[in-house]
Amino acid sequence: MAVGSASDKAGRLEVRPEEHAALVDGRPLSLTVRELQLLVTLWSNPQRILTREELHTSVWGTAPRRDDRSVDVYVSRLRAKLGAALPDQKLIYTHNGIGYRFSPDG
Amino acid sequence: MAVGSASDKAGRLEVRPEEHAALVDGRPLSLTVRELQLLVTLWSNPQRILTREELHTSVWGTAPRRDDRSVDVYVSRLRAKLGAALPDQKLIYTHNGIGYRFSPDG
DNA sequence: AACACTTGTGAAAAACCTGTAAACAACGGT
DNA sequence: ACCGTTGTTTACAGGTTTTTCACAAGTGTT
Repeated sequence: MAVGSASDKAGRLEVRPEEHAALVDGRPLSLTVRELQLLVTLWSNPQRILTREELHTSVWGTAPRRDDRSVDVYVSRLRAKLGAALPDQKLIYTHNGIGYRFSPDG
Repeated sequence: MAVGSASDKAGRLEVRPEEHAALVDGRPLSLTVRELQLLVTLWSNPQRILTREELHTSVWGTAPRRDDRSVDVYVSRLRAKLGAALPDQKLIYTHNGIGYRFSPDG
């Protein structure tokens, strides 16, 4: 009955899209659906700069409307929750004028 | 697996699918068939978030119809009976937008 | 520094989801 | 047929998430 699960680590952070879960040191983060979708998208493209359009399309399924800030708002919330669990690591980098990048390392 | 020999504990709770029984401190809970099926499904996948669809398919044998709330109703009834027998333990956690998770621990 | 532009984030409103009581149906036993 | 039990569906209150907005803070250019 138990379903096999994909799992991968980025340092102490584990993301398991199939299980709708993200863990830090084995303890689950309590993320909302959107927050998790965003994390999964970023985490699936490490080291790569993703534009707001790409992120919005991946998470919301549609292109962002002009002046849409929802990606920024959710990046902010995700950073807050990741920061609470991993105070000393910076995971999401801003690329001004473009978008965001997820890097487990520098 | 031999009939009548499967048994496992989650704290003071024992679930014995083969015997159609769930016990707390050795005393059987009086669960209906549906309630027991739901408990067995959850209990068979500890720590794992099960979607409403997975739960419905496992307990009812079919995919839920749109706007079907039966899983929620039975989770509520199961919680009531488990809560009456184990007032201080939280066993079934809600994952908003996704489903439920059975965790004997946190 | 001043300016224009971009990003960060708290907070309110709107939308959506969950908990649960209650009504109703189906069934078996008496 | 009546009663008690279980299963199904509905309704509504309450809770959570998502969306949107406004302004603060940051960045880059001149």
